[in-house]
Amino acid sequence: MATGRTHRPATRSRGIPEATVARLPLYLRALTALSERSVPTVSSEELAAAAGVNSAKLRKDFSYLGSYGTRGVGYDVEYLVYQISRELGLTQDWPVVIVGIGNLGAALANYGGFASRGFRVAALIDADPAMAGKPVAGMPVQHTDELEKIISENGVSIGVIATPAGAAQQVSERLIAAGVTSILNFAPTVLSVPEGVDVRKVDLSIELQILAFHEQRKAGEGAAAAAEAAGGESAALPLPQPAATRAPATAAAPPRKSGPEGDVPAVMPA
Amino acid sequence: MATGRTHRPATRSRGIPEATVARLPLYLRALTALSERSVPTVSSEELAAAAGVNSAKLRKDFSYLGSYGTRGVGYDVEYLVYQISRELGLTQDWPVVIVGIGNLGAALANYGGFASRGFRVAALIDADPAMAGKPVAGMPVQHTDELEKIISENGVSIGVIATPAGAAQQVSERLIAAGVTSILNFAPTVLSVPEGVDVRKVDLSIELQILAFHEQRKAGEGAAAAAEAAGGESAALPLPQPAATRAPATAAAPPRKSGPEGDVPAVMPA
DNA sequence: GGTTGTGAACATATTCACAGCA
DNA sequence: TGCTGTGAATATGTTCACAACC
Repeated sequence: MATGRTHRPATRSRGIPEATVARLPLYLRALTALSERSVPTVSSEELAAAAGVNSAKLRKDFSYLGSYGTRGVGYDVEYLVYQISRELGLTQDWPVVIVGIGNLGAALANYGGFASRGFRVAALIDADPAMAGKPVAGMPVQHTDELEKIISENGVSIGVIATPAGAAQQVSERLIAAGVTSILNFAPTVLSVPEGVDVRKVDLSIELQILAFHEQRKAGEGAAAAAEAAGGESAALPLPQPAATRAPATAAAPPRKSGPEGDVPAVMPA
Repeated sequence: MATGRTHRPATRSRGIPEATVARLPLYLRALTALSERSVPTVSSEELAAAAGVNSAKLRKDFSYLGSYGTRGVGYDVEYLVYQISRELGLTQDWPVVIVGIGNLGAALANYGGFASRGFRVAALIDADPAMAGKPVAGMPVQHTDELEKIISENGVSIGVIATPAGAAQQVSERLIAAGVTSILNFAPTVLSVPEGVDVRKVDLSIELQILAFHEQRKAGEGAAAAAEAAGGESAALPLPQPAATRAPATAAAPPRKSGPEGDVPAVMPA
C-alpha cells in the first residue's frame, strides 16, 4: 500500500530555493579547500569557478542566506564556511545508518568525507547473518533484527539504503517506522514513503542513460561540435566510434502503433 | 588550462527538455517491470504512480516524444519500451570503462543492471599495479597505462570515474584525450572539461547535506508535520532526536562579519 | 465513458545589467 | 575602482483543465 510520493513537493523550505540548497554543499567544499590553503577572502568570480557555476548564480544563491560579502572585496572564507555549514545543519553531527553492506555499502562505509562533514556512521546493518559481527571500515556489521533498536538508541534520522532493489521498500518502511525521516536510496527502485519523509535517490543506470541520450545526439548530427572548443591539453579528439555510430543493430522494424500482438523487438532483456 | 564548465549549458537537445530526459529512465524501468509481468497496456495514471511522478507530468513528457498513446485506452507497454529505449540511445550497446577499482569501483562493476540496460563494461582500470590482472566481477583489472589503448580499441565514449578525488581531474583529461565524451564522476571534485563533453556527478556527501538541510528544518519548526500523514503500517513515529534537537553544540559565537582575524569556530575539520 | 495530448496559467530557476557601497 | 546584492527579463519546468478522440 502507501501510494505516497517520493520527493517532498518542493516546499521552498523557509525561503531558500531547492536549487540553491543543492548547490550549497558545492560552495562549502570549495570554501573548505580555500580555508585549508588559508585563503582569507574570495570574490564571487573565483569561488564560482572553483565550484563550477557562474558568478551571478552564486551571488544570487548567497543573497538568500543574507548579505555575507563585502562590496569591492569579496567574501570572508571562514565566515562563509560557518554560515553555510549552519544553514545546512552541519554544525551538529548527524548519526547515519547504512543498510545493506555489500560492495556498495562497504564503499560508503569506507568513504572518508563522511565523519569530517557533519555525519557519523552510527551503524552498519545487513540482513545476512553471516555478515553479523564482521568488521567493515572498523565497525562490526549488525543484523537487521537490531535495526529498530539501533535507530532509536542513537536518535538516527537519516538512513542510507544500499540493499538490492527487492529489499529497499521494506527496509525503508522499517527505517521510517523506527523514526528515520530522511533516506538516501541507492537501490534502483522508487520508494513509497509517507508525507514528511525526504527521499533522495542515487542511481547509476539512470545517470548512464542520461549520458547515453546526449552521446547519441552528439554522434547523430553535429558531430563537429565536440572537437570545436577543445582548447587545452587534449590534442585532436579522435571523435569516438561508439560501436555502431548510429545504426540500431538490435531491434529491426519498430512495431506499428496499436499493434500489441507481441512481435515487438526484445530490447531490454531484463 | 581549461576553465571549462561542468554540465553542458542545457542545450535543450533536439527539443526534449532536460527534465524530461532525466525522467525517461524512470519510465523505462517501470515499463520494463510491467513488460515482464506481461501487462499489455497502462494508463498514464498507473504508469505515473509506478514511476513516482504525477500523471500530467508524464503525459507532457511523452508528448515530447510523439503521440504514442491511445485515448480512452492508454499506452502499449512494449511499444513504449521500444520508443523510450530508442530515444535514450539504448538500442545500441555502449561500451563503458570504469576507472578506479576500489570498493566503489568494484561495486559498480558488479552492478547487474549494467549489461542488461544498454551498457557493457569494456574494461576495469586501476592505477595500482598490484591490482592488475586481479579479477573483479569476472574481469581482469587493467593498469592505467593501457587506458588510451583500451578506449580507442573498444570505441569507448562513456567513462566512469571512481578514483579518489585527487586523481579524478587527471583521469578525466586522459579519458577525454583518448576519445571519451561523457563522464560519470563519483569522485567528490568538480571536473573541468572542454565544451562538448558531458559530465554528470554522483556525490554522496552532497546528497547527505541536502537531506541534513531538510532534517534541520523539520526539527526546527513544525515538527508536527512529520507524524501527520503517517498513515499505513508505521505506528506512532517517535519523533527522532537528532543528537541535539537544535542547539549547535559546536561553534560558540558566530564571528562577526568582516573580522577575518582567525578566531572562527572550527567547523569542518577537513 | 475513459484517457490522451496540449494550450494556458503558474511556479521556479537562471541570467542580465546596474545601482549601491567599501 | 571593484565587487556585491538584487530588481527585471528571460528561460525552463510543472500543473491545470479541457477539447479531441477511441
